[in-house]
Amino acid sequence: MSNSQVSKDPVREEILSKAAELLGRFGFKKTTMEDIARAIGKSKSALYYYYKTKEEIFEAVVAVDMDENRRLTEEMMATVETAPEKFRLMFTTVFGNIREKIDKFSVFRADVMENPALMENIGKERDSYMETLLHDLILYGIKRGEIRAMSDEEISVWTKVTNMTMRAIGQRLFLEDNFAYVEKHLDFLAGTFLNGIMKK
Amino acid sequence: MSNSQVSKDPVREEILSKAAELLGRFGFKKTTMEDIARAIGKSKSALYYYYKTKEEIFEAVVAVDMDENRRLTEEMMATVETAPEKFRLMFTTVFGNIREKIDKFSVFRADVMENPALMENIGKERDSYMETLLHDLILYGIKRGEIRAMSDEEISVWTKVTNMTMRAIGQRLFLEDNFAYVEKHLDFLAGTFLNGIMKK
DNA sequence: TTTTTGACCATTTGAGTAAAATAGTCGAGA
DNA sequence: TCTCGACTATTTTACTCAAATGGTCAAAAA
Repeated sequence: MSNSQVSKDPVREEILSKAAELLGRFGFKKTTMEDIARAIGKSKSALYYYYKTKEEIFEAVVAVDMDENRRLTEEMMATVETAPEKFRLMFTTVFGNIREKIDKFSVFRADVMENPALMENIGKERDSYMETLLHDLILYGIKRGEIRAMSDEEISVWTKVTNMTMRAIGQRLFLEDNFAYVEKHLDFLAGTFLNGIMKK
Repeated sequence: MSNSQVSKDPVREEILSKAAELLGRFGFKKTTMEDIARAIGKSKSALYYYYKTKEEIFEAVVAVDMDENRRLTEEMMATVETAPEKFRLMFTTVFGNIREKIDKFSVFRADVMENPALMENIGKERDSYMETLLHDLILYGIKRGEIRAMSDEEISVWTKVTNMTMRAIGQRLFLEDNFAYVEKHLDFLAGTFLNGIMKK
């Protein structure tokens, strides 16, 4: 689910690979379709055979990164058994990934600032994925008797707010450097978040 | 503490009152110092006798509103005894206030978008106030034996993240209307946040 | 002393213009 | 199925000029 269908098409892969390089270097605005086309030795029009718009290429590039993060996160979560442990690992892994991606995506800051719509689709996609992950995790924990029973609506709200909080923390990690000390306490935070819904 | 010293100066009060009206109607950018000055029957230069910059006037106007919110919040918190009850009331009261202020401040959205620095001072002020409030509340709860003992650093992190989360929720309430249902569950949320640090 | 003012300055903003760049389309053809 | 060059419609850029605006200051008024 939600993989960025790069697979099995060498041209698409080449486009995405070069696009990632150029976008990463010059940002969205300063990278033209011409640039990308030239870089793979094709004409601009050819790109439009594979991708409908420039935004679509951008989103595909980011999706590759997101898939990588997801793989990593789920891989980590699979190494432990209980819901609390999984939650803690998810919490810390997600932020670990963010730290790595800060440099890579700092070029887009200006682009996103003046065109918030750029990240809208990606953001929604990410939200829905994270919420699903959290949702499933809670159900899993309830089934195992580690998390207290909650109504569907409560689960949904907790899920949304927890995701929101993680995003807020992520943004801080992204923007402010003095928030490094939050990083040291991710485990403590995951704990308090989880305690709130643990079985007594 | 942190009152906006409007008191005892009728001219400053008049400036702020008219400025609030104009700023609320036209926003920051479209309200000129001339406009404000004319509205109170003085020359533009006179404003600079009372306030150093246009931003200072803006901040003072917002500060009046913040003071009102603070008074209300602390008033509500004073009506109950225990730390958990105080926290719940703080949580719900703060968001109740936000709901009311949405219309009032929607004019500034464009201004803040293209000039984030406008809200920087105000935001920092607000953060530090909220964090102090939360900090004191935790100490109070620990003293009463309702909240489990925590290190200073843990308290500080919990405080920052809780404030961050409240701000994130507030922003959602501000921007998105479909988040109305979060409002219905504020009490549940306050509960889960608090459970995380309650004494077992 | 405290408050207010108009003249003044330095910068920013707004409207307008023309040329260049760019995203996206299309029919022809490999 | 895939690629291309020519083409179009729209944006962007660089530029100019006049008006507007935030802020200063010395002098006057209260």
